[in-house]
Amino acid sequence: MQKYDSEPRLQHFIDTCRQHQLKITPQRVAIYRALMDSDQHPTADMMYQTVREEFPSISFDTVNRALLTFAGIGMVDVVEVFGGPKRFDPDIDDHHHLHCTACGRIIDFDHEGYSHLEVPAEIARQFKVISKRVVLKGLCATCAPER
Amino acid sequence: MQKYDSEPRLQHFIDTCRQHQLKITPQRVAIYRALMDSDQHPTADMMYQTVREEFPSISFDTVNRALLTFAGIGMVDVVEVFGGPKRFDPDIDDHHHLHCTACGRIIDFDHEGYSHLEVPAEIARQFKVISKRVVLKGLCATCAPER
DNA sequence: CTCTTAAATAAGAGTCATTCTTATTTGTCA
DNA sequence: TGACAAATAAGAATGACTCTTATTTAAGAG
Ligand SMILES: [Mn+2]
Ligand SMILES: [Mn+2]
Ligand SMILES: [Zn+2]
Ligand SMILES: [Zn+2]
Repeated sequence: MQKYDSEPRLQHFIDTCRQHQLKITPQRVAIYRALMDSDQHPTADMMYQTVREEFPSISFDTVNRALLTFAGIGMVDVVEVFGGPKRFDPDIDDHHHLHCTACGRIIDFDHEGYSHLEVPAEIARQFKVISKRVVLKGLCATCAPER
Repeated sequence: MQKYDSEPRLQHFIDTCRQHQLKITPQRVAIYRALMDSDQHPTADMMYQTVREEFPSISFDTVNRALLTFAGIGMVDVVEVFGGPKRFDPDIDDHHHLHCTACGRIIDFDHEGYSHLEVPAEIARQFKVISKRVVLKGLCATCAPER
């Protein structure tokens, strides 16, 4: 028994791959499945270690490339970390992250204010802003000297 | 003739090194001087190439380590770039950056709103937030299809 | 000034996270 | 049931640090 039924999501993933002319390979399905089931924001290498258990012949490059491909079609989000490996997020709904500098965990949170950051008019006039992001660093609940 | 008199800043740099028990080496002086004179936000390697002209025997490691040391005592800022090398900023006054995804330039701008981002109370309660930063990506004036 | 010593440096090896190259295999569609 | 573009596996290559070790040097003590 699983936390929830992941089949509809998997089906949506497959449909989206088809829409983008991407072949449905067993590797890709295994990778996407493992990401859905992942606890939180794994790195490409973590994903490689996981998927390898059920797919011993898979290569790191295939895992990494697949994750980036999924990001390219909007099926996963890439969480970039200053000075660290990319982290992958199966949750593509709008949300934000706190990066724990002690344990490396990435904690999700929602906050309207960060989702509609205004761009100062002066900047908007001179530049074409493509993305806006707030990066919070700190200590998560388990790493902070408790209360 | 220079853009402005950099001697007071250099003197302040030297005083600050002394306050932190850092030795004043000719390498460090040359590196700090070159950063003050830099056009904008060079990488460690760019700094190495520049300083090497007047100091041919200097090593990359010395340049890189010096820049990080300067950041440690608050004399320079480190601008981290997703998926790219660190950039160093001699301007430690409060300001923000737009990262041009086409040419890699980092453009400075001021904006009060980004300097006092509120942390949602729910987050502040659970986590100890250490730093907040807004990262804007886009196209700079020269890279954007003009007008 | 000269000595002493901890700090800093140069050179090169090592590491990490990709990213590329090439040969081989495989979905997909005709 | 092919044909073939796309995808994969394996391993080499790359970029940006980061570490190790031997050597040199800034700066305080005498
Ligand atoms: Mn998330
Ligand atoms: Mn700046
Ligand atoms: Zn933590
Ligand atoms: Zn540009």
